[in-house]
Amino acid sequence: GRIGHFASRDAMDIEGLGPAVIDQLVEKDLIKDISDLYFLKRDDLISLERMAEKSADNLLKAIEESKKKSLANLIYGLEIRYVGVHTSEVITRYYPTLDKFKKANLEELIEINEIGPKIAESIILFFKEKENLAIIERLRRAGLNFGQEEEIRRKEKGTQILAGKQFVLTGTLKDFTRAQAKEIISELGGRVTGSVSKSTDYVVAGEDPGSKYQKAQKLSVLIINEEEFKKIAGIA
DNA sequence: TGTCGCAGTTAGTCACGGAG
DNA sequence: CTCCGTGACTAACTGCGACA
Repeated sequence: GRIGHFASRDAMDIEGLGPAVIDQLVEKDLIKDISDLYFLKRDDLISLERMAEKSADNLLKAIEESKKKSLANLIYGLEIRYVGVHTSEVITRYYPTLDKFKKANLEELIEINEIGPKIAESIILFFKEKENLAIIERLRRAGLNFGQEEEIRRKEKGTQILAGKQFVLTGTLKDFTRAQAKEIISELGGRVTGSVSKSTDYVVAGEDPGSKYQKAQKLSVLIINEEEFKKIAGIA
């Protein structure tokens, strides 16, 4: 389970490493934890069911590519309880390298906005486990991106016309995927959340909206369609 | 070349942590 | 205490590649 999470799109995004492949690798004792992935041999992979040269090469390439993933992706991939995609990103804002994050103490972590005692404790616990530390060292040897001292600041592109605005997406959009819409909004300074509340500014409703649509009506939150969204975002 | 199964993708739902 | 949003889980759908 942990390996699958590590390989998932929001973490290290290793294409071709799904449940069936992982099951086989574990059963054949080729991998025990996430770090073993980086020491797999081509022949090991070819020996698996439904896996010939083409797939093996694709998988090896995907594993190799994953080494370059950002520190936030890696932290999320480690699967620390209560630390998901968003919290991982928050963490890298305060700790530009994995080694700094590893040394964080409880008081310091609680100070961070969006991290409370539960999450802080879970992080401390994670780095206390010898097994986790050993995995991290193996990942370091494999050459993964552990972050850089100087935080790379994201360039502010253009005007932040959606600064402070909160969006919720529901239904299927025609011209974007959820991820694209989310990126557009955050580049313009807005924020996308998963649930509708009083503080939501816009609910963007696409095809087949879900329960969020009803909730928005109940809370009298402004519901807009895809066209209106494009106007607000300044897309022709 | 067709079939089948795996993996990727997207979205919905809800419990629970954080904050005030 | 209440409210909000994140994290975690699930389901449905789609496309690709192995295999024969």
